[in-house]
Amino acid sequence: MARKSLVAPQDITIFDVAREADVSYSTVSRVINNKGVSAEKRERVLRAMAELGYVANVQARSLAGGKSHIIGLLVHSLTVEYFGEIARGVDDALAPVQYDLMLYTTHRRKGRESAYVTRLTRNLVDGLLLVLPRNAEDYLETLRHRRFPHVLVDHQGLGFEVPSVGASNWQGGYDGTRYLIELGHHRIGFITGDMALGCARDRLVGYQQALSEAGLPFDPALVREGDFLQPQGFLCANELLDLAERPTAIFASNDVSAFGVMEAVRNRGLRIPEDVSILGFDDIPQAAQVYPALTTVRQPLAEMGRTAVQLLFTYINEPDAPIKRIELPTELIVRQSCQAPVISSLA
Amino acid sequence: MARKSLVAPQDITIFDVAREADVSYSTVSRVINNKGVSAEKRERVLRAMAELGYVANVQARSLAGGKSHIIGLLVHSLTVEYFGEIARGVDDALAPVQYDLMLYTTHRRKGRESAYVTRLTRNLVDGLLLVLPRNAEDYLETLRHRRFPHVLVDHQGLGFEVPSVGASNWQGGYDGTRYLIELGHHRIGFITGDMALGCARDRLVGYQQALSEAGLPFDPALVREGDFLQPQGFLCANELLDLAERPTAIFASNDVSAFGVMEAVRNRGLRIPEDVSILGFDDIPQAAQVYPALTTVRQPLAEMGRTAVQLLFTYINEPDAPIKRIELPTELIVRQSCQAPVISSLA
DNA sequence: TTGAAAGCGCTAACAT
DNA sequence: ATGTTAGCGCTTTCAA
Repeated sequence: MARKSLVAPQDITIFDVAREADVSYSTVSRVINNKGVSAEKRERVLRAMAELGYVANVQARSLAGGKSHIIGLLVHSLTVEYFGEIARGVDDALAPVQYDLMLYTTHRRKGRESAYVTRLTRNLVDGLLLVLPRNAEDYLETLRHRRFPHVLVDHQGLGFEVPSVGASNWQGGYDGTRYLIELGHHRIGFITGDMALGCARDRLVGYQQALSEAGLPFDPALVREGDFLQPQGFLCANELLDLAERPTAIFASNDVSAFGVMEAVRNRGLRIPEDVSILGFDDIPQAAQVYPALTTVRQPLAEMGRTAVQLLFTYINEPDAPIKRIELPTELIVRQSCQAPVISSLA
Repeated sequence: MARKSLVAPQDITIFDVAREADVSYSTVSRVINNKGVSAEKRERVLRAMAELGYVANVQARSLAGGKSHIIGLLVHSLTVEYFGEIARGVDDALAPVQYDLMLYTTHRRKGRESAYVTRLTRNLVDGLLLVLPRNAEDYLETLRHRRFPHVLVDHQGLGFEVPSVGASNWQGGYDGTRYLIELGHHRIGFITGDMALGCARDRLVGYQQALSEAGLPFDPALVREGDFLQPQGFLCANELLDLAERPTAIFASNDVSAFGVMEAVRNRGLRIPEDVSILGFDDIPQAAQVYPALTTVRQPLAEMGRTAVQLLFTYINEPDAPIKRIELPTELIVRQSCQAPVISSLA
């Protein structure tokens, strides 16, 4: 064998532990797996493990047992704060159960997801978490057909049922808009997200619904199509501010585009929130760090990650558990970027 | 093509491939590992693999061969854009060589790193990448002693040699300051990073050196200690702007704190760059997306990730390769946040 | 409850 | 160049 262990006193296996504890090595395995072992022997084994500094070999366990104790996380980009927050939640949920996280990004090549999925599900991971996936149709069918445990995060509307975790986007759009209305705003600009995504569409509908319930007219000129990115937020805000009758508040479909709005507003010498109120969506960490701190509709991103892990585990343990979609509530986080409109500005 | 997945092509092993191709299964293994095999048999094997939709079992390869084809990435947080960029580079470098990425975050518990490292290096990963590690002393010695392949990213000054990849922080601080001086600025505010980190200290020294070479006095009042975060950038900038003789330019030690500076400047009704020039460091994606686009000293983050992977591979293949530190050049990215000072403001 | 024995799918010596 | 044969470290029958 090639593996020279000149330096490593590392290679302590269950066999060594068994010898030290004076039991058979299957007993050691049973202790590791919490199977029935007499209290006394279990004690001896545990002591031996501690003494020798035994660490299980994940690969071997996986080969023999068929479970890798690893789950895969598929995201298309890591540079978006949004993903980081979700990953944090995932990671939190995995740590206590001694599961490891395999990370896959698919931003490089469109359609790359399919290849990954095949590879991953082959033996590497016990389950797969897909965050805001694109081209999901390509492989979702395969996953489902193979009964491979998987959960989508923040995804909806595929036409068929998919195990997933998301946030109440409609409600968030509705609540945010209502808040602005209650503050006294009548002309509320809205910047959408990438309309190819269900979450973006839902937020817009929530906005429209709140307007309509309040008896406010829906003015299409007040709605601009964004893409969840800052420059587009900046651009859309400028268009909105150029309107003859400009809005007294702007609701952006995510925090990042709200930052673009903040720039646009200040760039014209207008004040936030005195002249224009700004409302975001997501509550990424930076939202609390900008000045003025951004009032926003919070999506419990980390919790979505944690919840997704939990749901995934139910499928891992129970492959035939019914498909379900969990929707976590959004919450309005009031900070400093919104206030009642100043009357004089209403002309 | 392959995968005529009427039924799960699950259990296809090299044994099946061997039978289909009518060769011994070690020949199949050789094809997989690019060992010497006659062109004709290789062809047959390849075809059989495609036909059956063979996918290697990573766990088994790892157990038998001693290599997992996985590398570990240890970061303390994912929510910082900076990490995302590095991870992107790492990922890019790993994809073509068919390596997988195991992600570990250590933000949860201080001192957690040590536990991870033991576990990881036990058999799970072939090498470890540590990004801007804290408490590195605890386990670096272990890694080195065990000759376990590892590379640190963006870390320096531990007192002993460590395999690492970083950027020319001193040079970046120097170049950025020089640029501002050449623009005509004499009073240049500087906001440091977390001074516990070598990179932050180096940037400051570069600033001081450039000042001194230009014959400009070093005024301690112009230097404020930041922490690489936006709120602190905002605060420090306010202090700087409160100075009787306020700076005409502010150099922040990273982009995120530069964003805080931008807020502070605008919040006083001052214009960027007409009244105050602002210079950042890092060039995270958002730097190009803010308004005005941030001029910054670019750290090639993704490339640092890629380079680190390459260095790591040399240690994986050659455990006794000499310890080396690679320093990648920084580069000034001129955008819109700096200009020559307006004479009148110099009084 | 416990031990013995049979693999999990693969790599790498060892032959040929 | 190719086939044969041991294991890698562990989980799981199967007996006892």
